[in-house]
Amino acid sequence: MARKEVITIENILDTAFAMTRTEGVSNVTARRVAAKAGCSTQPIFRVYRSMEELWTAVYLKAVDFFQDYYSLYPRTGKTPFSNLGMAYIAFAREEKHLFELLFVTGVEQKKSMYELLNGEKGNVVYEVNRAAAMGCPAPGDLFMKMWIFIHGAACMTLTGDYDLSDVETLELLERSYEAFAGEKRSEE
Amino acid sequence: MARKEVITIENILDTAFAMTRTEGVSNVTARRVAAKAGCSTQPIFRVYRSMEELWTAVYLKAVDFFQDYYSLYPRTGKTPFSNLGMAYIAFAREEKHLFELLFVTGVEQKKSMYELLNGEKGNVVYEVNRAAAMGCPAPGDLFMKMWIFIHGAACMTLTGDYDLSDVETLELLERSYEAFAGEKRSEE
DNA sequence: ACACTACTATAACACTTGTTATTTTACTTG
DNA sequence: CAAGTAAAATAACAAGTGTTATAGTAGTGT
Repeated sequence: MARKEVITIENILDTAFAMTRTEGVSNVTARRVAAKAGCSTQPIFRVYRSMEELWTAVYLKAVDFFQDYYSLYPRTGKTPFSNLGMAYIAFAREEKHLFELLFVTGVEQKKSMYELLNGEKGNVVYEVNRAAAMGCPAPGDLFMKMWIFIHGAACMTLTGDYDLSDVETLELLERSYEAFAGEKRSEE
Repeated sequence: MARKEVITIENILDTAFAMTRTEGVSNVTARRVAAKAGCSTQPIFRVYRSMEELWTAVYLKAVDFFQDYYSLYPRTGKTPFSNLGMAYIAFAREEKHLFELLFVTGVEQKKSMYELLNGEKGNVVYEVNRAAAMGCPAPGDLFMKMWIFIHGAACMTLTGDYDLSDVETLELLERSYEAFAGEKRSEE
């Protein structure tokens, strides 16, 4: 009945998301996406009502991307919240622009930091329960402290003020947990 | 010999800085500064070679502003780094846009976080020495941990994920210091 | 008082943005 | 194959950006 569609909504979104990863969402403009996707700006406004709508779609894709990233991250830490922290800090290092979009750019925050972190699987709840099972008297309070710490390290990677290796980071996170949990450490 | 200048460099810079405080540096455009200062864009380009130069001047003024803010902040904390943390977190809360410019926007970072924090008076060095005098075995390491923690809390205020009161924050910082310093706390 | 000149305002240039009107293209259907 | 139609390309609009050319203005020195 008519011409066949050649530029799909996936083409547009994938292109915009890839651009966000490499150059940040602020560089995702109609003409630049079109150029990258090898078409004019018209197909964009056929599948999305406005650029705002595309940016929202990119944000939601970034949310899923982070969930997958966290799910697939290896769990080498023993103390609660250490794996959460390792994945989060690695994500900030490896995906600076996505991290910024999800956890730093506060203006049009669609989801709270806790929602993003907890995810659909209840990541945070799982860790908190684990801490409780290990005998932690105030696991919620401990999560808050650990989370502030983890978020601080992650944000510092953006500005180049944090450059510890993964091994060092894991060590740091586990010792911090112990410190917050109130265990006394021998000064070996 | 000629006409008298009516728009001074202070007028321009003060206007641009005030705008940065209230709406962020990204809204400091030539025309908007001119409108706010009650003149055309021409005086701006007489005293500054380009907008880039004005933005740099705003950044440097923000550096001084933070130094003054820190100097004038009341010192109610007893443990090392607690006053540093209180001032820093309060600054993030009260001056979101300046905090973002100085400590979050990493791209064109002129000064490192440590430089900004230590200042001309050696704020950090002072606190580290204090920790050492109090018998802390690794004051540098402790500073790093405390700083990650403090920075995390400050960054969370930007996204609305941290909303503890000053009293609660002071308590949090002092307990964190004790935890990192290795003191065992009784579970009263 | 007049001429000179530095400062300011107006207007324009070149560019980028989101968005939309118009035209061309290519496929499906009768 | 011809007609119709939806998709894509081209081009334009209106607004905003930094920056600069031009014109006007107000004060100073002779």
